[in-house]
Amino acid sequence: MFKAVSTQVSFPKQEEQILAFWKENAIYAQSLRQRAGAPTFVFYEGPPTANGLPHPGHCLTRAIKDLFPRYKTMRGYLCERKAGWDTHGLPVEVEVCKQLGIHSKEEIEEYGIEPFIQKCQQSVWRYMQEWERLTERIGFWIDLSEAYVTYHQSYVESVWWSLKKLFDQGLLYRGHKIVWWWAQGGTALSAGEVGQGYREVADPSVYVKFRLVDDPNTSLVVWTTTPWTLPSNTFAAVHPDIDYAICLDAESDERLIVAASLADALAEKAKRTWTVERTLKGSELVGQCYVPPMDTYFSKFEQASGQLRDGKAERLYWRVVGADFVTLDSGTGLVHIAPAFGEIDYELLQEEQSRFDPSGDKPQLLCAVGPDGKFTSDVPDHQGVWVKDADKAIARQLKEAGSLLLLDQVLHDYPFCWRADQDPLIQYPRESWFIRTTDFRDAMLTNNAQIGWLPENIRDGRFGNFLQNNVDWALSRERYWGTPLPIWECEKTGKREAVGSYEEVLSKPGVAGTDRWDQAKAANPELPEDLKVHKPYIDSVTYDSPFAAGERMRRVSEVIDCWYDSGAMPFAQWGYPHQGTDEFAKAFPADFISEAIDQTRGWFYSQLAISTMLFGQADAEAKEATQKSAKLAAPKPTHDIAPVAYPHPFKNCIVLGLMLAEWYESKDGKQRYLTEEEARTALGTSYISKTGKMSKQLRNYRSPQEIFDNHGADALRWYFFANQPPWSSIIYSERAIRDSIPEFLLRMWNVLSFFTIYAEIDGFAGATEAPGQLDQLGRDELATAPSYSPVAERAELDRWILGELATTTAEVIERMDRYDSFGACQQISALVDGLSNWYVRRCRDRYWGKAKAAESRDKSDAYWTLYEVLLELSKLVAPFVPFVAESMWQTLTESVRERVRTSVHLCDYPTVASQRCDSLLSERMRVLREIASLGRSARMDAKLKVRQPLASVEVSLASDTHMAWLTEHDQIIREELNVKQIAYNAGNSPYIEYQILPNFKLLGPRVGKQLPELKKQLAALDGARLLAELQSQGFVEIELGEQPLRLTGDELEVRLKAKSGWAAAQGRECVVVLSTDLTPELIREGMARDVVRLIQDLRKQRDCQFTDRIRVYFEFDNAELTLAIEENHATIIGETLATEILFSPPASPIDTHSFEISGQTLQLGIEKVAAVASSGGPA
RNA sequence: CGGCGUGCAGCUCGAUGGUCCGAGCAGCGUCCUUAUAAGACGAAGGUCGAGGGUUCAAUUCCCUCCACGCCGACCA
Repeated sequence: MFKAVSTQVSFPKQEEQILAFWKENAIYAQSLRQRAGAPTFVFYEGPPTANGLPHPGHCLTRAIKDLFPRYKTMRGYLCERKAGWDTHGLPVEVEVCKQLGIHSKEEIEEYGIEPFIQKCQQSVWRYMQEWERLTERIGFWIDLSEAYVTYHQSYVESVWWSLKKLFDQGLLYRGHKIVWWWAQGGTALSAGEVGQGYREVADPSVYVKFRLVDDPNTSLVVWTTTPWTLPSNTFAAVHPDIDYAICLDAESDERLIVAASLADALAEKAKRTWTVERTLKGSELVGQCYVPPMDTYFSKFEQASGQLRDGKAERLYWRVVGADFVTLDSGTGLVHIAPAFGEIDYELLQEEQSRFDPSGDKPQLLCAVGPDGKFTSDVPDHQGVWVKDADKAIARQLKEAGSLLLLDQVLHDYPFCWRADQDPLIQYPRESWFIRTTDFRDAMLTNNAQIGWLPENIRDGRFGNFLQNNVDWALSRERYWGTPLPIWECEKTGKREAVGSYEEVLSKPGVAGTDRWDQAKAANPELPEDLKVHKPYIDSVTYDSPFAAGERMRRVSEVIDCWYDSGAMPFAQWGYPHQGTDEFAKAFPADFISEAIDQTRGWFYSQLAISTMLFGQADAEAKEATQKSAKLAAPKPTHDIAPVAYPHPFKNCIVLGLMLAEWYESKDGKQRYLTEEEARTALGTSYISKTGKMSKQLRNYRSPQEIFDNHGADALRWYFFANQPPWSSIIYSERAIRDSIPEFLLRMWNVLSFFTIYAEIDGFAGATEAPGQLDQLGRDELATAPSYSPVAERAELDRWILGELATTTAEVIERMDRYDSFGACQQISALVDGLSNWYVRRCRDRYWGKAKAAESRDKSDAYWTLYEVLLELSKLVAPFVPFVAESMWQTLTESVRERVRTSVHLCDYPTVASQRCDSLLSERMRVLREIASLGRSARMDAKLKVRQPLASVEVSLASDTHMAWLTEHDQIIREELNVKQIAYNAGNSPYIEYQILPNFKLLGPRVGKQLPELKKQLAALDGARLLAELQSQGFVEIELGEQPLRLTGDELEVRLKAKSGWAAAQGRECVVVLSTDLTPELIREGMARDVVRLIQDLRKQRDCQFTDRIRVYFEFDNAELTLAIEENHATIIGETLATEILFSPPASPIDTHSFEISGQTLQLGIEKVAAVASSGGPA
């Protein structure tokens, strides 16, 4: 028994109810419990940063993360989904600073680290709740109550364990890193922050002479826009392969060395006349010593030299060195190297250092600037001056010393602090902790090679590339809210050790300082225990040094990069190895993860790096390769963890594209609107549509909540899944989301609605007939119902749609198993289209038959078929659109609620009823649909509307393969095209021209260059004759060049073309020709159908129920029309549920309407007849 | 500057090297309709980013270039 559901459906409202239903019945928990003991499908949630509100892009991530676990669960796997939150990091600190109205580290320290990190922890919680709301609303099933949280003690201790392991293997070391440094604030800025602060400014552009030691009349010419770095000059770099010119300056009689190709331009710029005396390769300059333009360190280290690895002596500083990065794009082809103030410069220094004997002297970092951005006492002339302020004075000094060739100005982009936009940033060396990831580069590449990336190009493209260029991971941050680096340092000796847990620290001899936490906790019992492993509490904990008697071990002050936190998630989410050993063993590696492409260098990398370093590899070869490439032999690794086979930590990864915003703005860009309607209302036609990055500042996107409220989560999900492959960028367009609803969701819903409307009217019993437990109401259960007839005995259309269902199911499974959600959606869409626009459309009459379903086998079959398709469909779409799928299931199983599973999400995914797949039937139906389509097209051409019956059509087919079948099944076509008779032929029709084309694919390799000629010949020959020949003897012979060429049917393609002058339409395989002769009888029949149509319209206007009876009144004066109505009286009253037709005005005043049929005006009125006992089904 | 990706109808996309560049949406016209916010049919809309090459045949493969996007580097 079914209750009709309306076509007027509010998906958002329905979704809210379903959310409540899921919650009340703990469906998600049940879906997991059901799979206890089943093979697992491991999913990792990449922890969203709980800082800031979720935006539409996050909806996509959450949707796709939901899709595959749901699918796999239905497919029989146990897929636990543990939520997680990334809670540490600078953005959180900034957010809190904003709240407190402070900026710098000094201010934070003034405020107090203790209350500061407490605020950080609270801030994170506030956003988490917003995220949880979004997560639930979009239908993302994940266990939020057991979420891992990166600031939790157990998590922090897992991270500590891993860092200790790396430290003990010598993989964690302290070194310099050149960072973008905000000197006034005393902090480094992340790349993202630096990117925000670029601004075009004018800086000095100086060309400086470096005199050669051997020949003081000859100078290298270098260029710089940062004169303040010159006091720290260490080297001059040239490209070994570039040509350099030694130029004689006519005026000063000195020699200058610049890149040969730049000499003329430079001379002109300096307004000098240079004569090139000689050119030489950069490599010939390498090793030349020069006098730096400013004597900061020169007099001190002029003589300093060291021993190279090969035993030779080499001057430490102020040499020409070769470097590949030198270009001719700007400057002079010679580069001033100040390793303290440039990353590349620093790398060059490191390279130089590695040339020297490790035990002896080597060049050191020369840095004349303090962390405050001011010159140190190394530069007495400018001591205490902010470097950017010293540029002018330095230029003057250079000029006085005769070292300045040219002073100019240059406009370029330079980064400023995004929080204090008057403060330029400088590159500055900071001490930092590093992980020696470069030792694992090859291992990471080997591991990466086995990950299933979607799209595939990520593996060798963006991600592989990034791994190739791996540099050691700069791990530490000089901040407050983060996982503290678990390294304690001896105050006396500076020796260090790492600890792997809080307990381990407590077990150290002479431990002290834990009272700091105890006091804080006593003062504020609300403080979460987790904070005790954070700054500042952990900093107070000290213990006796094992390295020097009587000394204390104190923690280093840094916290770590929060990317390390997230990358440690595979084990840290369980607190491994301090706890959760079993859980970790079961859930490593992940089968599936997905994030947007911005995570390439983020979570994808941090996970792979940490996992590769900690859990090694099974592949011995890769290991060897890694060790070979290792720059420094690490101490023996401790093998307390069994190596894990590649790939890990994730096997498959869908890399999502970025989501773009769409908005409209005025031509001057000042006014911005989120919808076109708004823009049009405000601006008329003078607006432009824009797409681009979503931006908080521009406010160019709307909140996801609006979409949920207006269109629902399913609409959004389906739009994401079905409109493009997940890795291409998606425009978040409200209009596009709205437009995609009728195409699929609504279409499917309308089929459901259609089914329930008639099933209710007809009293179709459905599953209630079946005895006992019905479980998932699959085909086996349905088959136990007495009126369920074997599929093989049902009507062609029934077998067709069930075949399509089976084929689609197979296709969807095949695609989903390949993580091709887009392809799966296309299959589902095509099925729903066929269901709605062909199956239901062609079957409507069967549901309207007079007999009750129980009395008519055909009608009953029609119901059973549609019922079964809808049930299976609800399961098929369940992972994609979980809400509407649930509604469908509930609607379809309402009357057997107690005997089936509570939710569609507790069902198994449909299996393929392969015996129902019928590709031949499918192909035939396709041809049949094409004929129908062509027939309508031909009618259109002939201006014969479909309501006008026609005597006959002739269908010419290119081949007779399906002719017999089509002839047997022409009723569908007759109805569809409203014709009385159909004649099929394949071969000889007076209306058709035959065109024979070569099969290029087959004949290409065979005849090669002669193919165009063959095509020409075939076209010139009589197609009909060739076809006849082909049909009679199986081949045709063509004279091609010298040789006759024998061609078989496979090698030729027959095309049909309607001859002109007929009401015909041609398709690829057939031509449909209409008989346009109309007899008076046919015309009257057409009139009758017009009459039916008019009455039906009126019924609709009067809100008649499908079963209401009516009385019809006509008033007109036309004999032909009268005759038409009389002749077709039975049809008219049957179709319209009329009790009688009266040719007179109604006795009681009812509305009559004026219409026109075939140029005749008539008055028509209808009147509901007092309800008689309903006789059931519609007419 | 480098890496990666994308360029096809107004929009969103698709097309194992094969002769038909296609689908959906939007707009237009006509038709159909007692489930439909639906559907059918049609016309219009494209130098498949540009130029070379390979091939009997290129939107498809290769090269160069251009535009856009992302990521990164650099501005010494």
